[in-house]
Amino acid sequence: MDFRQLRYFVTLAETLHFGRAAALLHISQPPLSRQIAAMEEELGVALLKRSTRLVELTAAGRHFHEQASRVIAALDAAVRSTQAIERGELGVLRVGFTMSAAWSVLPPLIRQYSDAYPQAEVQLSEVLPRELNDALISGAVDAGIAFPWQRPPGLEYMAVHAEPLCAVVPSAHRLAQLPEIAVSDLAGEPFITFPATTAPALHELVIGCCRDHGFEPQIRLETHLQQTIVNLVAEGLGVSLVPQSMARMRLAGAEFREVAGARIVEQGIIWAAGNDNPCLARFLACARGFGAGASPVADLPR
Amino acid sequence: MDFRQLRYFVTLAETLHFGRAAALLHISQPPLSRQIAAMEEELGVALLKRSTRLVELTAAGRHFHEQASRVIAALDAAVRSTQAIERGELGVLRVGFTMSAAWSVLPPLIRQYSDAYPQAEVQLSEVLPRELNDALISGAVDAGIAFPWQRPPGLEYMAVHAEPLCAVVPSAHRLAQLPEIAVSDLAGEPFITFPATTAPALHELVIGCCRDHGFEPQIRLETHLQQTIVNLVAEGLGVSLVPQSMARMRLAGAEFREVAGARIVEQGIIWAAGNDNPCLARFLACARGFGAGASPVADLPR
DNA sequence: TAGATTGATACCTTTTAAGTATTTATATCT
DNA sequence: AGATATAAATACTTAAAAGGTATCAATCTA
Repeated sequence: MDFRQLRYFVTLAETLHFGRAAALLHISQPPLSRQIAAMEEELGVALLKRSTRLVELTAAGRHFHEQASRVIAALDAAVRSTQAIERGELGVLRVGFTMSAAWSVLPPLIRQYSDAYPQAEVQLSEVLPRELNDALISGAVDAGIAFPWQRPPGLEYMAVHAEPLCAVVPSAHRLAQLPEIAVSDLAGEPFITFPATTAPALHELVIGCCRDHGFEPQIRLETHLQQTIVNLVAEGLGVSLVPQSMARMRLAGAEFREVAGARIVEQGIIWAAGNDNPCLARFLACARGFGAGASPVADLPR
Repeated sequence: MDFRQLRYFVTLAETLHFGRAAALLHISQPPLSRQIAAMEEELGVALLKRSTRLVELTAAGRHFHEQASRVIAALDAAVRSTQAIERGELGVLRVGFTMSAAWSVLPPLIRQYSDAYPQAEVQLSEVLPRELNDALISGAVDAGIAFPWQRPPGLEYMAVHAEPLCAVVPSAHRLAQLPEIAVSDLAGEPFITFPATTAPALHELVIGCCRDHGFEPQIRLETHLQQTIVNLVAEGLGVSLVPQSMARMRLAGAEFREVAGARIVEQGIIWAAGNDNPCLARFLACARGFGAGASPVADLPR
């Protein structure tokens, strides 16, 4: 049984004329007669009732015509969808993101990609920063969106967005009354930060920023949820340095302030070099053009 | 694109080893390599990532494997169902029956056939006796179940069942009091019969039966519904001769009586000689063995 | 670095499909 | 009813494509 024979039969079933069907198939009549006869022989079923003057389908032939058409259409669809997958237009892209990315670069990045490739399914899952590398290497996710951190060999990184740290202080705090805050103003204040265990990169960044300005932060609390940091600040438990995009929270009791000379938080995409998911290549190409034009990440409210 | 190539690819995708896949396919390794390469070339898609030591599917390859398996299974199913149709095990049998058949031979005949060929769909439709021939010739139905009547050339007939006419008289009628009735007892009684226009065969049969016994029936009413005949008899409007299977009605007010020397009503199957529906052949074969053993048509109550 | 394994390539043989010419059967027209 | 034309089947030849054997190239293991 051969696809050629199916195509021949379908055409013949639709014309009910060997000569005309052969012409449509761009072959001469004898090979068509032979292929049809061979197919009937192989099936053990008479598909056509033919005289030298008239050709008509048998009941089995009508059924086989319908079925063969479906099979041919199914193969055609299979070829097209496979090609679409190769082009990265169809498929599944699994994205692991950290909480910090969810507040800044993730939403516009995913929206831009989804608009460009509406047939690609994006599966988002939150991962802890320290778990991201393993998820990428094991193939559990195709792309990670996070701060760059020590990368094992085999993982690639591309920066997508950068924003400075900003200060967040309780509204009732004396610093909230000042028009401008410097990093050094936070010296001696109780700090609420990300834990070194789950988000080492961000933890280091905040501490490094303080050291840049000549003091060691007094860490009172650590929590890996950024919203919780802001909540705790709003409760008056301390101050913090967080990515500027967190300012979108606008939580009553917490004030965000730009600080001169703050370290820059970079967000980017991490992926396994060997990952051949075509969706990933499209996603990266999409992200490469990201950030040109107006920044999609909110500025500080003024 | 060729079925052979699909089979080759599916086997290869399942073994991920050219040598072993080739062995499973009963070919040597080089043609397998070439066919797969040709298929990838035709698709324009890399389905496999191969080194000399390791073969693995790409994302597109995984998808195509799944799709190709489906296509192959679909073709296999198409072949099997087509063969089932050829054998008459699958398909549609359209049966046109007359009211008289519905009371006698139709139910057990259809049951026997349906039990033997549960995958064949039986479409039953009631037709008037005079319309049956046209329905058969036009192909609207595959088989008719009715009294034999003048058959145009091209229609075949096979008797399935025969039963005598019996008398039906009002319970209050003097004849209902007699232990036995002869056909000639009905002479002079008002008759209720089938109309000549819709059921000519039965009409003729009843009149002929009377003539056999030396009288011309006095027809008072004609109705093509047999139940209505019995109803009208029960109302005391007349007497009639009906097929014995009608006695199953057991309608209050009407008495059925066997009559000696009554004509025989034959029921049979009529079909178009050129009808090649394999279900018809099976149905006829099924009907051919019918009637052996206990008659499935009810006897007169005694 | 040697050997073994495995997929690709080169070259030849076999099989299969297509083309041309012809035959056979049947409907239509005179 | 016989001639003619039409259409499918058959016979034979040619072309294409699929398979086989031998070998190469690359890579992993020892």
